[in-house]
Amino acid sequence: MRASQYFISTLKEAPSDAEIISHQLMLRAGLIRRLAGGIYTWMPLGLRVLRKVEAIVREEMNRSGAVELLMPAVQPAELWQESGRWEQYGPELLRFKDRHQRDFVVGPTHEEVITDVVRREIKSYRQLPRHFYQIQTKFRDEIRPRFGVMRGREFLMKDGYSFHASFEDLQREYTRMYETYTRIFTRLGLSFRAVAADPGSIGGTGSHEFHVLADSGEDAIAFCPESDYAANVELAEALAPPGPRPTANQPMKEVATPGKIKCEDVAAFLGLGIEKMVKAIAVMRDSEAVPFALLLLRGDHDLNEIKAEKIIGRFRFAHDGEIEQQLGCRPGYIGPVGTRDIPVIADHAVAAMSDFVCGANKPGYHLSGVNFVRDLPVPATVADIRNVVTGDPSPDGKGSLELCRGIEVGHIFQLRTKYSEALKCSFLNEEGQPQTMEMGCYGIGVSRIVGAAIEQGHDGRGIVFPSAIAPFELAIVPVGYGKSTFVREAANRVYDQLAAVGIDVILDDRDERPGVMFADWELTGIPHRVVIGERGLKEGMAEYQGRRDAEAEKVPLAEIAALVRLKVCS
RNA sequence: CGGGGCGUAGCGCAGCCCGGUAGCGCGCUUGGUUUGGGACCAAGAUGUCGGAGGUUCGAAUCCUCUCGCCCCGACCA
Repeated sequence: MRASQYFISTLKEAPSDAEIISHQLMLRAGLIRRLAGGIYTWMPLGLRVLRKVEAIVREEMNRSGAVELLMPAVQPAELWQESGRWEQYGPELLRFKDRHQRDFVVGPTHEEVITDVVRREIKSYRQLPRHFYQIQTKFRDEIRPRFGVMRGREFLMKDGYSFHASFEDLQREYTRMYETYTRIFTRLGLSFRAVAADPGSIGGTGSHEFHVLADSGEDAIAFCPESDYAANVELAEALAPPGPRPTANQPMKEVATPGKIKCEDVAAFLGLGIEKMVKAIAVMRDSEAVPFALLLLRGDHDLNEIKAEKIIGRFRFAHDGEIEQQLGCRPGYIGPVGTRDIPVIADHAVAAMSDFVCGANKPGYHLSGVNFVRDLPVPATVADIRNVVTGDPSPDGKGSLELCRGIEVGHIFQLRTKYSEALKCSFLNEEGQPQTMEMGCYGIGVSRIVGAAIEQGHDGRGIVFPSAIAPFELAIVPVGYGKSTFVREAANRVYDQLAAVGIDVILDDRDERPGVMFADWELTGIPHRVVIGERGLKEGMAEYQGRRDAEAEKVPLAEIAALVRLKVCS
């Protein structure tokens, strides 16, 4: 490729609405351009990256025996009504009517469609197992699209669905996909981690997420350095503290804590550690006749809403008015003492506390030296409702947990029969009896990977792409291409040599100053660069520099092609 | 959807308080000089000041309403 015939459109300054580094760099490097909130055009250079990611995903999926197809982006509402998700999915599902007033959706995922395909096509256990996948544009009307391509509304996704005659066979395929995904992300050149995950709204039993490790990631991951335990914090279990509750040493007394609302402030004001505080969170439960309830957490712990939902069902946080009506007190000073029949759900850590501090249900006052049994009943429900924190014991009993952040780029689920049952997707087993198929589902966020790779690979000069997905592997930068025949001929020769052996090379034959060319190829993250100028040519030399290298190295012109081949392949 | 902020040239911004000819840097065009790290000089072009209404002799500026975007809280690849 010659740069003069290609389209390079870089920006010196990033648009001010780009918040994270990958978004800024993608805009500056001319990889994407925004059309509407969460909707982007993939510019030529960006498309090359996207296609490379796609190709690796496709290759590995095929290698693992999955079969590619392409399903419609637009789907009739009937299928969604049949699975029940027409009601469940909410406003994230983009719905519209056609000219006949029939309801349709723009597919955010394709469980319904693939299950429909399979129930029509597959009748016998002899035709199973089967794994179909597609790489397709999806649409989810995200509440708050942000971070460019990382949380867009329109995005490119690989989604695969497997169908099995037995759960054992589903587990076999699940393991195979786990390995396939590991291979894919390794080939992409990303630093990643597979973690146990919450199956969430898609439903089913087992589930793993694949996260690209990056500080800007939206997910928190708990992992144990001493073992291979790793889980999304949403799921990671906080073990109950061992041993009996310490005995009460202090009398309960009311202390004035004017203006101290947050646990940290109260702790500091009283000169106590924050782990002696108990915070009460007032919630309204959807399912209960008496919706109001209090959740108790240790001061230094955070509520895990997913865990809490599993214990008490769907809920929302109570409004200030509701809290005041129930407890006669503003939030900030609420607590579990003297609340009579208000249901109290305590985290394990709270149940193990003694001589603690909590709100007095009286504005401006807290209670100290509070103890269960003596001052308030032991909560009826004690459960794991908090996020794990650094230093918590690992649930597998081997050492303690650490936390890091990740960008979810892949997710595999054992769906079991959630959709096959709803859509009556069955087959005849060996006994000739109808049986519901077991299903697995496997997603990879293709477009998100591009953003994630940049989050992980960048420096002051721009993007540092892994070789496997860089828009070009090599940029040849001739200094004086238009002026010097020597330079032009040498550059053309090197270009021809490398292009002939299949290296993805761009020759910068634009009439630009060297600084502009250097800056462009650094910004766009091209991993290898060869500079050919009259100065070096006089000594028969060219220059090679890797994107991560601090300095260029001089290489005899005759050897440059061989060196580049070596570098590109390593 | 709730809370906060911002919409002025392709991009980054000033001007708004205190109404009176719409500006700066980058980019773009033309010419010249340059040519190993985002050049310099000269001459240019580019704006429904997000939109609609109102107040006013006069609105980018004040008022009302709208739309869009960004940030903070409930979703997911």
